[in-house]
Amino acid sequence: MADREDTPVKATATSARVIEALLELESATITELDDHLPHSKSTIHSHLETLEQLGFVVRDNWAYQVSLRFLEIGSVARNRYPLYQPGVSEVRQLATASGLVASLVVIERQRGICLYTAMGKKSDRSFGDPGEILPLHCTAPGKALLAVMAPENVDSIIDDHGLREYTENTLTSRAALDEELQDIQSRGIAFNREEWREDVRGIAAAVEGKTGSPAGAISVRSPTDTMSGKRFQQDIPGLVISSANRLRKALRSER
Amino acid sequence: MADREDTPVKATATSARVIEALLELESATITELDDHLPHSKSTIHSHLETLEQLGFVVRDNWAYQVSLRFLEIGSVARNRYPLYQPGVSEVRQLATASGLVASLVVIERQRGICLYTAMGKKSDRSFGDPGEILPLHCTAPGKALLAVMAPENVDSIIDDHGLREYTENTLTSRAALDEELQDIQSRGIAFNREEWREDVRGIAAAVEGKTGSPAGAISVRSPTDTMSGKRFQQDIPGLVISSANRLRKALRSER
DNA sequence: AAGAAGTATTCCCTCATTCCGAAAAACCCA
DNA sequence: TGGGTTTTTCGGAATGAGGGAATACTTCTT
Repeated sequence: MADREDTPVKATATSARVIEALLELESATITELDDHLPHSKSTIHSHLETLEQLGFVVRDNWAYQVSLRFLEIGSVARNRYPLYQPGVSEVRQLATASGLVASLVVIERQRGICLYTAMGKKSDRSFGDPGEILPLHCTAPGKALLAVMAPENVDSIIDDHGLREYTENTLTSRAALDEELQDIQSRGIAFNREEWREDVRGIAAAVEGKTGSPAGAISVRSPTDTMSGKRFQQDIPGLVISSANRLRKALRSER
Repeated sequence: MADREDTPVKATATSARVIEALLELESATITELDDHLPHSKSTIHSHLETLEQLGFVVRDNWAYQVSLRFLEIGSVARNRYPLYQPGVSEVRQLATASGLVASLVVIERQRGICLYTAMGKKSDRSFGDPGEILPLHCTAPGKALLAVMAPENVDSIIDDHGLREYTENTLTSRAALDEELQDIQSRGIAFNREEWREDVRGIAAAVEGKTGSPAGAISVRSPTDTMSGKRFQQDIPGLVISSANRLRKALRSER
């Protein structure tokens, strides 16, 4: 976003900029896009027509929008993850057992990305849509993933993204984070105490891939009142850990 | 696929071709892509580098793949549909009540596209991933959608896509399809009797949008042995119809 | 340890193409 | 029907996309 891209193929970058603008505006006409983009109307028109022919954009009269083709391709990208198939049933089971919202999170392009979310009985409406991006330093699955990564990779992620403060509980110093990661590493489980959003706590455990880099993390999350005391310290962590163990086993047997 | 596109912006079309090749190959190196595409290695290299910088492609050493960014964008595209949020809870409920696989399907770019799928107790492993494309003329949700569309739109869809024969039960004549659509229209429910896949039956009902064009369809699907007799004729259709009714009501109240 | 084989990346040159501005066409509202 | 708004088309000029060959890099082999 901040970086001025220097891509070899400029026209593709322009098309991408158009798509990005469509995402921000949800739905837009050419003139609206003209205000948000450093290009002439005729240029925008060309790119929109191209993207429409290619199936990435749909138009309803004069309202252009991104198409569900992204969902289709995204689905393929998701199915590539060996963790996905076994992870889904595990997450579902975890959601049922805990009654909370359970998610499967992986790391890609230095970001935590939610692959799947299941909701238990008492979970409120959804957060954590597939594809949603989670910060790594202040969420349970994010920290769980960082804890099993090679230190130099953690370094470059923190260097690139910093430690943005979302709430007063967010760990914003590298030292504090490192200490916490140590703790997570030795205990095999990560906690989030309203470090990202007020009144949301989370618990997560990472599952290692074969390469040494993490394959993903399994997590639950809920408002603070349902996540405190023994439940937060022992019961739910127990469920998460055994889920992660089953997932590890499933991954091993599969390959 | 069949039509040779003549897009105003050629470079974007080239990038799209690269992405499509990556989808087919799951994961590919530049040389592999070179075999599948009518471009030089240096061109492919440029496009991959561009797409990587833009976040649409990730590379692991020399293996390039499409990224989860598509999932992220697809999620936005999906949330745009007013049907989606209320549809999800309805589909879930339907899956639980019927014990079968239930889906929410919309029409976009003349295609049926699955927005969401929930599985009941006795449903086998998944089909109907979000983003998956369904043929319109030989699936329950597809026919339900066609039945509530303006006839001229049905015409152009059939003209463009034909009536491909998937099984011996597929309706391949326009007359037979029209008759069936009439029936669906009057009964408010659509059936699929192994017209797409062997041993898969489906039942669906469409939900109208405000514009006269359909908003989407809600459907269940299962192997033939669990979908026959009174269950297929009455019980399940009843569940589907009342689900659709609740969904209509939810849509109206929302807007 | 060094060469061989395969791969990615860079370089340069040329022609096609992107992009803009302006003009034309389509559309919407009275 | 006509003015204001928006989209679409058009032509020309600068640029950048694309191919081919040379180079750098990895990995495998011997």
